Amino acid sequence: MPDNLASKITDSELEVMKLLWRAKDALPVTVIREQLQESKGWEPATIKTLIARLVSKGAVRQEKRNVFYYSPAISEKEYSSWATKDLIARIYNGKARDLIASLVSSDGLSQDDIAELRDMFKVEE
Amino acid sequence: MPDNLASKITDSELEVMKLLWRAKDALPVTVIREQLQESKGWEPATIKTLIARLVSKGAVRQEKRNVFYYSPAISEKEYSSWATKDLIARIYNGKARDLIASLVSSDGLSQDDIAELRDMFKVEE
DNA sequence: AATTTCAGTTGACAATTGTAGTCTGCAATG
DNA sequence: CATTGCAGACTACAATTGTCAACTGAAATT
Repeated sequence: MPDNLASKITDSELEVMKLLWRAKDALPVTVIREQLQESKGWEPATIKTLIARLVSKGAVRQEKRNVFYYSPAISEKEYSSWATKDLIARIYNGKARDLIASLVSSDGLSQDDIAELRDMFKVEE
Repeated sequence: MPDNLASKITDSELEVMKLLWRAKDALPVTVIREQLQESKGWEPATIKTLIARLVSKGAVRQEKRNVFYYSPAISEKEYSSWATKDLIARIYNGKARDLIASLVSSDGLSQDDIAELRDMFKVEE
């Protein structure tokens, strides 16, 4: 995990992070609750637990106003790039190109994706 | 997970899978034990538990001889391509190209990797 | 045949995760 | 200002995971 993180973000916690990443500003529990209750069907208690765990893991920051406002302590980019490197380390023996080769050979990429990647690597350098 | 799998392979279990994937043939516990005890420092009991869990998850097959011989029930390719797609679904909103873009922009790829990928996409199609 | 050694099975136990209830005190509202 | 609602803290509890020990019966060794 990004070394600012004590331990890894779990699947449920990730849903909270996604919401916070989408928000431009810090959010109070009220707002987080509304959205996740709606989208995930979670009880308020569940949501509060997840937030608390994220705070204690250092993945979410809280600022005290009338009530706490929560915002991500790590960015989505940081996290996803960490998660990707972690995957590569764990199952592709650290070789990023093997991941891509796997994607290519397992139909993980659409023709569109491939076209775009060809461009990407063309412009690149 | 590959739908032949009941639930996901955990980190420790993955070490066992890797060993089985490397082996061309089915292996008895003796051999598995020797290697993992050596490489991971695990007690025999731990290794036996992991194998048993993998069998019950359907990730490892056993054939009865004098003693059971174990072999992967899912291939490394199947697994890694599933894990990759799962990552893409979970953190890249299902967009494979976003994963690659993230790799590119976060120095996840060496110059060599990039050169190779350029070739890969050139020949491709 | 008696003894030793394990494979295989079962149980165990702490930490983590998914999910949720309860309690307490402040803040908004009537 | 009394009342209510909910944030925040604490507790809970089953399932999963990481590690391992104990037991049992069969195979190998003496």
